[in-house]
Amino acid sequence: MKPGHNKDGLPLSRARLPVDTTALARYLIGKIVVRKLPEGIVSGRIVETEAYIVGDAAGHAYRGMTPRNRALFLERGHAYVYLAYGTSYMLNVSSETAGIGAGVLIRALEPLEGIPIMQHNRGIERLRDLARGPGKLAAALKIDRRLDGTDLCQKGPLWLARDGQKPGDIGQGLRIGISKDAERPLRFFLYDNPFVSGLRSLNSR
DNA sequence: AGTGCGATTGACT
DNA sequence: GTCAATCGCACTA
Repeated sequence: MKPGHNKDGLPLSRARLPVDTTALARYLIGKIVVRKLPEGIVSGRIVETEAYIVGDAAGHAYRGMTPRNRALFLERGHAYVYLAYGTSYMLNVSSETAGIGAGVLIRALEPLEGIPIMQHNRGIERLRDLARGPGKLAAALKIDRRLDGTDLCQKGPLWLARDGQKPGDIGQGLRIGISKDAERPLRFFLYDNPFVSGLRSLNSR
């Protein structure tokens, strides 16, 4: 447990969450994801996000509401969890107002609490690799479709909390692993943070 | 009812 | 660096 972060783990206030998807993606950098498991509390600082905005051809809500993506249409601050490539779960935070389908993908965490639990869930030891990537962080926190639709603004199995310390410089760049609308700079990350996934070149502050 | 495809990862050359 | 695994789901018919 590092000094300076929110030991109470009080949930973020929904009223304070930016409604706009891109603004929310930036806002969530430096915040804490808290997961309550039978074995104990697991948490990590968000160091990388991606915005999937309204009208975004790369977004799952692009063609309207379906059984899979309905949580994207919830009021901002709810979890949208889906299975990618049949192998990895992805954690997103719904954005905008109820009925608007958009969200923010959480791509990487800096592990804070419950590191031994994460190491067990991931089957590896190395701190840097525990939650460096969207599928990895979901595995480390035991997140799956059962958490789809969870209110992240109240304590429960999964929620978002504030960090005591100010985040460092935030970089912005291209989203990873998409083919449509790939030219938009909708990825945000903490500069000089070793827990960020992917390449940092061709990005700007 | 059948088909194609990922907002990835880990193993391997 | 390359590449297969794996499956729920959206799309076509």
